[in-house]
Amino acid sequence: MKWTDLKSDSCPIARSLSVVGDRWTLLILRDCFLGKTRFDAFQQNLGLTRHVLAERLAKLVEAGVLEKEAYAKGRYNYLLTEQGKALAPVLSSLFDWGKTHVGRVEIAG
Amino acid sequence: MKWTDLKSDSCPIARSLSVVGDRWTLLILRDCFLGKTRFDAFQQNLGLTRHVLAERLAKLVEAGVLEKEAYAKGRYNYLLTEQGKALAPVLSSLFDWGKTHVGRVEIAG
DNA sequence: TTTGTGCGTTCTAATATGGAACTTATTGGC
DNA sequence: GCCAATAAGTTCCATATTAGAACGCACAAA
Repeated sequence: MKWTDLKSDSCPIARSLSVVGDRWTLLILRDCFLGKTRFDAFQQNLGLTRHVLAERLAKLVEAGVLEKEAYAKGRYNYLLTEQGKALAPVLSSLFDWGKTHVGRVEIAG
Repeated sequence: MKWTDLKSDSCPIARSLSVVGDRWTLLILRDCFLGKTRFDAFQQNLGLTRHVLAERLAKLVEAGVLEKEAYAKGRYNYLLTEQGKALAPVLSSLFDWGKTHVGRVEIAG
């Protein structure tokens, strides 16, 4: 099976991951829950490449998790839809697990 | 920021994703919760490549999410540790979201 | 001795990501 | 109007990750 075939899987977990299981996607959504809405805000906060960010945002909009709202010509706020807000328990449980079970590894320096 | 630097991030969500945020990892863990324990069982059920499966299992064992139990020489059961079992709410919330919000896309044929 | 199972490793080709520069349009100062 | 800064991408190339298939080794049964 290819990763891209997950969206047709009978398991709801697999289908969820076909939407939010790519690298960076859940961290972008975390930032959305924290109130960030703009392309450059995501890019500066996460440090992922603009190329990947643009691709992820487009995919999330297409999936109905985020919506684009133009605040000026060619400038947008990315906002959580109801479907996006429903992901709160996923991020919450990841937060709890990380806090309890994954210690912070310091980088040398 | 690189993806591999997430493990040193101050955010628990980022640290969780440094362990379970790679492609296939959460699906392997789903299979663990469903009672699968062997290399070939994961490989046949998920259809990911053996190369990637071996790498993911090793990483999960190193992170303390799974443990290897030899049932014969060179043959192992991969079992959830307490830390691994604590991921149940993550999979549960992904299940709920997928069931409610992500319809199954049929592949042509 | 041959066949089959379990658990990987190795190889090559296709995809995805990292890093940086470039594009287009808007905004603000002078 | 002119110049610099900001916002939201796009494009290009080097590196890293995945997909697909074959190969290897140990053991067990026939």
